This record gives sequence, C-alpha cells and structure tokens, in this order.
Amino acid sequence: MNQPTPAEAPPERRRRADGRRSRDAILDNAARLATVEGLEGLSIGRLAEHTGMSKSGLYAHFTSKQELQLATIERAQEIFEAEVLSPARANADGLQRLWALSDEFLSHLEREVFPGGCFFAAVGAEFDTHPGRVRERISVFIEEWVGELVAAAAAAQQAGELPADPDPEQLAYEVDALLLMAHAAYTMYGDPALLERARVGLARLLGPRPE
Amino acid sequence: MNQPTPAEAPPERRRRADGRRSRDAILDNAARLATVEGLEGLSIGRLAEHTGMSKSGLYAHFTSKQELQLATIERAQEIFEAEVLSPARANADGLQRLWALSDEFLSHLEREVFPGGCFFAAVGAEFDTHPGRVRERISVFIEEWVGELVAAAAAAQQAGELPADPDPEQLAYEVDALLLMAHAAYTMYGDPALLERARVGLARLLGPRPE
DNA sequence: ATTATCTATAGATCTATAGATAATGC
DNA sequence: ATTATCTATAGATCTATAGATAATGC
Repeated sequence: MNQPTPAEAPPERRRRADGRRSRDAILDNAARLATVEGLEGLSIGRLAEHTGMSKSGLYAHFTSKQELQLATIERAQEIFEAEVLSPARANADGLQRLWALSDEFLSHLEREVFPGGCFFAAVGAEFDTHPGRVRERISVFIEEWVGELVAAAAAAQQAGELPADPDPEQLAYEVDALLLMAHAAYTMYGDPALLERARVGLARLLGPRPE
Repeated sequence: MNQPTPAEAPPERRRRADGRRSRDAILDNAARLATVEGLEGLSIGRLAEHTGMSKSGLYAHFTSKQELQLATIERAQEIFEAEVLSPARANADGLQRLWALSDEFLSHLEREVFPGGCFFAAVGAEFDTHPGRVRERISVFIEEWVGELVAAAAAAQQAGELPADPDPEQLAYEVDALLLMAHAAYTMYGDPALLERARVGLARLLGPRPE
C-alpha cells in the first residue's frame, strides 16, 4: 500500500555459497514435488525430509510458505525455459518455431522433466480458483507462453506458411488445447500413444513439419 | 482380500428421511466445493461449516474421509449426468450427438454448474499422480466420457456425416482437447470468449452444427 | 561478524472416535 | 429400538518462531 517502488524486485540477499547450494536443492525438489503433491499440498515437513534438512533449516531460506511457493514457481520457470522455450527459440520464427514449441513441449512431457507433467498446467489447475500472488504469477507465465505461440503463428501466416483464416490467437488456442490434453492424458494414463495423438492433431492443424 | 463378493456394492444402509436429506446437502456442497478447494484440500471442518453442521455430525455419515471423497465423486457424476450427458443423449446418435455433447459441456461451464469448472477435469488434475480408489473412480468416469465421444464420432462416420480419415478415437481426442482447454482457460480467466474459441475449433473439426 | 542450520516448541488445523441426547418410525 | 446429531477430546500434522551452535568469509 505504502511501498515506494511496488513493482521492483527485492534487493538480492547476500548469501554464502553453501546456503545458495542448499536453497537451489530445496527449490529443485520443490518444483518437481509440486507437480505431484500440488503447490499447497507440498508441506514444509515433507519437502525438508525430501531434501535431507530439518524443517526449520529449510524454513530459514524463506520467510513464509507463500514465499517458498513463489520461489518454486520461479525455479520451475527457469527449468521450463531451459528445457522447452530455449531449444524451441533456436528455430526460425514462423511455422518452424511453432512446431518446435509444440515438439519441445511434448518432449519435456515424455522425458518427464517434472514427474507430474507440465508444471504450469498442474499448478494452474490447482490455483485457478485461489486468487492471490501465487495465482497471479502462474497466470502471467501462461499468458507469456500463449503469447509465444501466437507470435510464432502470426509470423507463419505473414510468411505465407499458413493460411490467414483462423487468426493467430485462435490457432494458438487450438495448438495449446492439444498440448494441454497431452499433458492431462499422459499424466493420468502414462501411455505415450496419448502424446502421439497430439502430434497427429497438430499435423492436421499446421500441416507436416517444415524441412 | 478375503471378501466373498469384492465387486459388489455394499448393502444400502437404512436411513431416516432427515438423514438422507442432510447427506444429500453435504454431498451437494462437497461436489461444488471440491472444484474450488480440491477433493483433498476440502476439509471436514470447512465442509461442515459450509453445510451448517458440526464436524462430527457430518462425520457420522461417512466412515472416513476417503469414503466422503468417493461419495462426492458419485454425486458429481449424477450432476454431470443430469446437466450434460442426459440432455445430449436426447439427440440422434452421430454428428448431432457429438455436437450436443460438446455444446452441453460448454454450456455447463458457462452456467457454472460447478464453481471450479468441470468437476472431473479439476479433480482429475489433482489425483492423476495419487494412485488409489479415488483416482480409479475418476479415471473410469473419464474413460466413460471419452467412450461416449468416440461412439458418437464412430456413428457420425458410419452415417457419412464425417470423413472416415481421422479414426473416431483421434477425433474424440481432439474434440476433448478443445473442451478441456475451454475448462482450463475459462476457469482461470473467466472470459466467455475463451469458450467461444472452443466452439470455433469444433466447427473446424466437425463442420457446422447439423439441422 | 554474518550466514546456515539445528533443537525445541507454540499454536492452529485436521481426521477420527467415544459417549450422550434428541428425533423418528416400526 | 434405531437413527441423527452434538459436545468433548485424542493424537497427528502443519506453519512458524525463538534461541543456540557451527561454519564461512571479509
């Protein structure tokens, strides 16, 4: 309410090297565990046990459970960036990138980067009905992801690689629908054929992969 | 392990009229609350408060929290049956029914039959990584729902209303993907335009509604 | 001197049960 | 007589904090 610079990041806390390492270890565990237990269901005690620390030792790294949740989302974002977005962005903008975003997403499901499928689909489903800072960050990230799909679709249309008819937002929606379904079905049933069905659907939407 | 008829339903407990009424009230509340708080996050205390009962008064209707969860799923199934499946089945098998299943599903989202969107999408996302009886029942219901879509798609193809090319399972997958996306997007952002996008996608998959 | 981590513990909440009272229906 | 519901309470788990000890790095 009365903070001078509300949208600014907090100053980097000075940390010792060992502290930084164990904080990273905590958040790596937290990001993966959250896709299984949920971001709320993940308790400090269980996370501490998983990391091999005492509850209060873990607690010392975060001021509250919500701060832990926010830091976990940030870490998940970095993982998604490294495993999906970054390799996809190595492809030329347009149809090629749109296919790459889809393929890298499906690949990260298949490689089980997170044990509970797509982190943001999982925690998004958990927090969609829980307003607050956590939900806010999740929804912003989802908007960025959709924006990435829309931009690639628009570029593909401008390059004449795709018909102009369904506008880029609509095309991104339909692509994302197949990816979300792949997440949900594969996480529930574990059958890779359910990932393949998404690829078949994508080919009907986008045509065969370029090159 | 040693039960004589393991697949048989338990004998109907004798209940007084007022007991049946309050059990129904509990489960109506539980089914709606579970789409907001989750089937695990929904606590006995909060549910009791919501229903206007004491915790132990509520407890007396169920032998354990898991039994409450299973009864809640059963009640949600009845609601989904009444609000989506039953009206859709009033339509002729084939393309008409496939469209009706989709439209009734989207309508139940829009009418907010459950405050957290589709009950089975919500609790499915919660329990996909939690093996046990609860997950089992949810996944069986989802399979039945998909079966309904597949059957209607197959009938539509046999009647020549749809091309035979994407097999009925693939078609059902793509239809269901759009419906799942509608649930996720509308629950997160609340914008009816996100439901309309699913309808546009369906029209590209199935052609315009018959009649 | 500061940071990282621990033991101990407070206080809230959660599932579950025991035992009692009030209402219903053969 | 049985069913419905309540008060009271046990015991587990959860978030969070106080205060102490060990390790690190200017």
